[in-house]
Amino acid sequence: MPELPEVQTTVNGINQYAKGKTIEAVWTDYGGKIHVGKGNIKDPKYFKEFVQSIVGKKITSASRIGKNVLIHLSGNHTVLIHMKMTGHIMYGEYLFDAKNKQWLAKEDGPLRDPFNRFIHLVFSLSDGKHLVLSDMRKFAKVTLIETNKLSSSLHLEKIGPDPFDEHFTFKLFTERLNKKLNGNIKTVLMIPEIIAGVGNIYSDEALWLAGIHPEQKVKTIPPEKMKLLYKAVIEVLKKGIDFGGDSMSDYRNILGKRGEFQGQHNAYRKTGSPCKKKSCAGEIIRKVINGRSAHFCSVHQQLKK
DNA sequence: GACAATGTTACAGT
DNA sequence: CACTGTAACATTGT
Repeated sequence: MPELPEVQTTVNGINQYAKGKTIEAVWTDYGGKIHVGKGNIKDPKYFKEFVQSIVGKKITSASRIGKNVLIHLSGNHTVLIHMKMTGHIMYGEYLFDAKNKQWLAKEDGPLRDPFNRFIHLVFSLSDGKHLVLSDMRKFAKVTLIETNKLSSSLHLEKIGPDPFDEHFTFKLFTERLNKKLNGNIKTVLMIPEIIAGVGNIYSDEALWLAGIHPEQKVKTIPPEKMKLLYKAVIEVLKKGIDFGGDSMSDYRNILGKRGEFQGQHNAYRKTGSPCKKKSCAGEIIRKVINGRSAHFCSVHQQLKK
């Protein structure tokens, strides 16, 4: 899924609706993409072992590291789900439509949303409901890890600090960014090994707020600007969570409903719009930077020196 | 048909 | 070995 606020919204939903329930059955059409986390990611063990390990286990809680959803189960098991571009987790009553080989929401309502039809993983829960993963592009990663070995697991050992970690100070922020002194600031902000959780939407929004050009080299950003950026990153991520995530594309919350942050964008996909910064005469322009689109103001986000 | 799409990572090249 | 840029993953919407 999308970025940190969307993942946090989903984790909150799992804790609210699925916590305390037991997993009774698992269905998937991912095949070999589901693996257990003991070995190398290239050497997956398949679905059978995954199912054997988690059926009968209780969901004790959910948490998040970067954009990884962690569903903790009894018996020292944690299911790690990284939803990549188009995944989202939902909770509700579903039925398998054998004719179309598709899972469908039992009742009309938000779960019947066309964006919710690409369901590739289903956990049947003890309350008769299902926890499902919709994943249009099938990029998602699903892995089983022993809970007490989470931080040293292959999937999380290299991940950078999370902006909502208590240790995420301004000092740490600059230390991390300074590992890529010659990089474009927007690109560096989005590297998971540098900082976890910031993607294309929130990097555009944070840079707009801080007034920094996305191609500004990290080493050329003065400390006072870095401080503005540090605050901006935390502020836009918080705002994203407050608005229930960003559903400009396919993101839906655990009940299949859209978030509202897409209505708050100042830069992301605002190409051609006048800049909303107070008394700024600029216009939002789009440019591809390191292979991804960046959106920024032509006036208050100029490249310096 | 062309192009773009919220993320990550393997790989080739330097 | 370290760093960097690109392609790839699979599929849909515009």
